[in-house]
Amino acid sequence: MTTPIRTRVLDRIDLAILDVLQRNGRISNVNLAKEVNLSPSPCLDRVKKLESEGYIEGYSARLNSAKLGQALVAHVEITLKSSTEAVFSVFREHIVKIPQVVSCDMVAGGFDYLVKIRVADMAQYREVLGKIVETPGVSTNHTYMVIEHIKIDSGLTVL
Amino acid sequence: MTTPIRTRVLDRIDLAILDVLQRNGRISNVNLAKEVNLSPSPCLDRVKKLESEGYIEGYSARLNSAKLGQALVAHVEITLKSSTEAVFSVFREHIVKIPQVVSCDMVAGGFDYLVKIRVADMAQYREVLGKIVETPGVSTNHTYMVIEHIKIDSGLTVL
DNA sequence: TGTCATGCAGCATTTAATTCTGTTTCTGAG
DNA sequence: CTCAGAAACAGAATTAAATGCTGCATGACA
Repeated sequence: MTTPIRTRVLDRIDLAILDVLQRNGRISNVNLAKEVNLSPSPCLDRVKKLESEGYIEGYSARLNSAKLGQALVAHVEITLKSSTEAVFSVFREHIVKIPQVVSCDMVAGGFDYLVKIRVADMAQYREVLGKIVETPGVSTNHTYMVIEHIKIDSGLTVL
Repeated sequence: MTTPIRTRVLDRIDLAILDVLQRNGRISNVNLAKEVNLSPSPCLDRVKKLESEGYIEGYSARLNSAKLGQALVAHVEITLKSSTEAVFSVFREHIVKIPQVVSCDMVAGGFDYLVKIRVADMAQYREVLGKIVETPGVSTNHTYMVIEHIKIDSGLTVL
C-alpha cells in the first residue's frame, strides 16, 4: 500500500546522478558519466539499479502547455457531503477519470480535496467544473484561477 | 513575456510523438519511430523540430519522493498585506529561492498565492513555513496538509 | 502539366549503449 | 597483520542507436 522506505544509503554519486537526470532526463550515459566523474559502465550500472529499486520511477518529456492550447490552470477546493469511505471512494473513481484533472490531493483542513485542472479556456473550465460538481457526494466547491505561475514544478532537492 | 501561441498545426504523428515522450521520455528514437509508424530518420527530424519550436521544453526523470525522504506535501494559501507590484515582487523573489517550494501560483479569489511545498517531516514543514511567513509583505496563511495523493501530476492530454 | 517544396525510406557513418574482463579497493575472518 | 571474498571501477570489444545523406514519392501551385 504505502511506498517502501529507503532501503540503502545513496552515496554522493547516486545523488548526483538523480540530480542530473531530474534536470536532463535524456542526457546520454556517456555525458552523464562525465558529469558525475565516472566511466560509462559503472554509471550505467548505477542508473539501472536506481531504476530497478524505484528511486527513479520513469522519464517524461516536459510539454509546453500554452503552445498545446491548455494555458488555463485552476485550483478547485472540494468539500464532500460526508466523510465516509463510501463517499470518498466514489469521488476518487470519478475524479481520476477526468482528463483535465492534472492532480488531486486529499487534504486536512477546511475542505476535503484540492483539485488542479488544466483547460484551454473558460468554456472548457465550465464544462470540467460541471463534471466535478456533478460527482455524487460533492457538497461545495471554490475555484481559484491561476493568474501567474511564479514557480513551476521544481523537482526534488536531492543534493 | 508571454509564451507564443501555436505557430503551426501539429498533425496526428506529432501529437503521437508528444504523447509517447510524455509517458516515456527516454525511449530510443528507433522504438519511438515504431510506436508512431515512421522510420527512424523522419521521426528524429520531428522530435528535433518539436524541441526547437518549444513544444517540448525538456526531459525529466521522475523521482520517488518518499524513498528520497520527502514524503510530506502541503498546500499553503498566502495573502499579502497589499496588492501593490512592489509587494508582489518582493514575495516572488523570496519564495522562488526556497528549495522546498515545489510550485507557487498567483491566483484570483480569496487569497493571493497558492504555494505547494514538499518536506521530510513536520519539523521541516515548520521551518519552511517560517521562511515563507517571514517574507516581507505576508499577511495571513493557511496550510492544508496532504493526506493522500488521489491523482499525481498526469501530463497534458495531447491526443 | 511541369516545377518546386515537403516528407519519407533506406543506407552509410559516427556515436553511444551494453557486455565482458581484469584490476583495485574495502571488509571481515583468521 | 595477512589473506579471501565481495563490490565497484576502468577499459576494450561488441551490439545498437543516433545522425547525416541521397534519392524517391506526394501534393501544392503556377
